[in-house]
Amino acid sequence: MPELPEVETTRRGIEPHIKGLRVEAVKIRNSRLRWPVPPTLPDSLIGRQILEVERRGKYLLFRTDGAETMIVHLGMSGSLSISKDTNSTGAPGPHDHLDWLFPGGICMRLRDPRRFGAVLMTEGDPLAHPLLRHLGPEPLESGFTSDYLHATARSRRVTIKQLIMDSRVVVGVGNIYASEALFLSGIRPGRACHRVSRLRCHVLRDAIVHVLREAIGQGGTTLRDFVREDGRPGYFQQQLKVYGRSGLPCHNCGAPVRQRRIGQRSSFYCPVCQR
DNA sequence: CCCGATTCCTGTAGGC
DNA sequence: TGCCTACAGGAATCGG
Repeated sequence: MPELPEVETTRRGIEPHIKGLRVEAVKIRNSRLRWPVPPTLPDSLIGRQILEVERRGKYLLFRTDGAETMIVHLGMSGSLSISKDTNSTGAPGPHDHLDWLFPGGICMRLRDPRRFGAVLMTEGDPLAHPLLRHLGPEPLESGFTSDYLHATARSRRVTIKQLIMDSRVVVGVGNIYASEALFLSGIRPGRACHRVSRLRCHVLRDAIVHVLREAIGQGGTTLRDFVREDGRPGYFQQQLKVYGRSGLPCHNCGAPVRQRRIGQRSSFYCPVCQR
């Protein structure tokens, strides 16, 4: 389930391999992702140079030397891989939907079993694209302050977990890191967000930043599908305190971790440490 | 605008 | 062993 740390790990893994290279070919084996892959994608990309791979929230932005930018979203089971020559590029599996080919046999491949991902092209400022224009601040940049989080929390009527998973409030926090950050903050996921105090919003902001930074440092979390560009998994799953630990003892107090559905998503918390 | 429910998809796990 | 169902979830979209 790629959240910000997994997408950032992917960005860091991919960029050095393709930066400055020109796209030689694009193979679309299956265009049926979250939205159809535009049939014009190869025409838009072939001959273009990849200048930069950037990230905005959970979106990867491939800047080119043309007017268009490629947007890639990994959905919940997507991963990008790089192989360095034609020999090492294995035969595509049933979920390997797209290949981008570069000089010297370098191949970037999108695998996405559940096909919730997306590959799109946009002209001009990619941040103005309808999918990106309403995104909230980056959690690891200066706009994500505790005052901002507190003000936002006071103006809304959802649970605190739903709030921090709302990409209009802050980007990149999915189900795993929301559960983890709330545990680190001692806040119950089901608490009404407008009832979370200024102080606790401050603690929560710091916890979100901390857990995302730590996870990036570990190459992200691999529970099922996520792998890095070279096929290695992330290691942050070993640090998870509550996510997926229903019934197991809390690392702080030993009480059994509880699982409950909040807003159509399973949430994990310690009934003793989180209030 | 805000919010809850529904929707897309497929691999996996659990029950019988 | 095999069949069936529930579940996993990012986030757009719809209906109230």
